[in-house]
Amino acid sequence: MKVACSDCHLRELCLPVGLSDGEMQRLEALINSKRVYAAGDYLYRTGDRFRSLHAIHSGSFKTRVLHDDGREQVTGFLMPGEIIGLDAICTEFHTCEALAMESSEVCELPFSRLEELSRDIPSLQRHLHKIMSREIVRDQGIMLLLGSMRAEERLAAFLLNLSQRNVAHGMSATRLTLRMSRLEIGSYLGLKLETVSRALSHFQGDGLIQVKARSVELLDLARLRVMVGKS
Amino acid sequence: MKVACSDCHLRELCLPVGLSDGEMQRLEALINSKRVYAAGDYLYRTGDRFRSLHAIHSGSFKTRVLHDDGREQVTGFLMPGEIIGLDAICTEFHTCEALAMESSEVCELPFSRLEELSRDIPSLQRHLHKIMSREIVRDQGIMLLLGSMRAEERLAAFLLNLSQRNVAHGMSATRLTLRMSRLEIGSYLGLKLETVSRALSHFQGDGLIQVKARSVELLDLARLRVMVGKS
DNA sequence: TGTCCATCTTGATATATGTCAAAATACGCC
DNA sequence: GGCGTATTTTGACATATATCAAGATGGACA
Repeated sequence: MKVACSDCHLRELCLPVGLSDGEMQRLEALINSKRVYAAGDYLYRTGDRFRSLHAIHSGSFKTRVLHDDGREQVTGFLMPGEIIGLDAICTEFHTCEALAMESSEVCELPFSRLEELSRDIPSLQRHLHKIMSREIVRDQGIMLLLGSMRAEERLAAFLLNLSQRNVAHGMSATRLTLRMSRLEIGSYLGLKLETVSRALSHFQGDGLIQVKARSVELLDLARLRVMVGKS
Repeated sequence: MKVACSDCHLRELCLPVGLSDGEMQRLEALINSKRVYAAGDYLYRTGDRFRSLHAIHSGSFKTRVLHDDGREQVTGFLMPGEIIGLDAICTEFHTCEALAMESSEVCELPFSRLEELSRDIPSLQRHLHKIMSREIVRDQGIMLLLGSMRAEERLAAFLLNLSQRNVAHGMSATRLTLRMSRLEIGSYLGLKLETVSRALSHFQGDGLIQVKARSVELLDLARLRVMVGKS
């Protein structure tokens, strides 16, 4: 049976599409069974040949691009239900690298078979396009953040984004567990780790949040939103 | 005859795909004829309903996202042969706005018909995916630039990018005509216009470039590349 | 051709964030 | 449970870039 992974793709690939039972089965048939990655394991590296997209089933990954001189830029933190690897379709080689931030499970989606299937199933085709477009919109949001927001605004936006995605996974809007270090947050937000740390402390001093190592409680969502929207 | 726009999409949509004559004709049939936009005209605005992608035939556009408080972030400068509007597939509403920077011609590509056709023509399907993926890669490059490069590195990267695209259009690698103001460059690069101006002056003082208003000559491509790669 | 307005340059100064350094805290491992 | 290492916090200081303010330049248009 190839239904090993039947719930891994549900969130992202099936549920929103409204496929018939038969179509569902064809999609499931395409999906290779889950693979487990330990914290620090690479899902792929820059320059790796592209064959498959991956749907995160559990755990979390970060993606990053590396500069020649060693500088790195974290380009995303990925959570369950999200699709990873879209950057590589363009050249058939990965242009960034993805690594697990904790023990994680992933489903492999061979891309050429996904393309075949989406030729037969228009709603799947449309959904695939939407996933790619959503990634473009997400990236543009980060460009806005990096290009025109100040340190504390960026951090507020980051916390609210985590909160939102927590909610999307049926978890608390206010209790966050950071899976990443201050250094990684800084890289993602274009800040130094000390700046991230100071901003968190400042937020705490203002009663906006409660920080305890990597668990953060958002005490005043409304004010955080004001910071991001129109500060 | 619906071949009004037969060369507009060639660069981006047909040439690289290797379609048969018949497939070509079907693609051409789909394309609405060219429309002209004057400098400052909107191709679309944030919130507009999405129906079509657009292929730029001549001229140039900028895209930008607006913040609630009026801040803007320029997210791209688009040249002939490039496809605009991919952000809107995701929600069926545009999440940014696009406006002409000079008098420009554009071909409309109704998206649902493009999807239909790409179900029939696998190489077109693949090409559409590549275009979307390329946009994701481009955006990640800008994230790297905004998140981890300094002002002069950003500007060098910007100039080299323009140079490259000039070459792709059969134009000079070293003689650039900027279509955008220092203010717009600054917005794109996450800098203030004064910083852009100073950096240009500094480059000129160093013998890297020759600036005269909006025409720039790149005098030392190699050193510009070093700045971006491993400064 | 000359005037006007937008754009651009340049200088002086302010400020946000980076850098360097040390101490404090948290966490994995024995 | 305690030790050692990695991470985080905090402080003092440095610096890149922003801000404010004149002028200078260039292009559109009469």
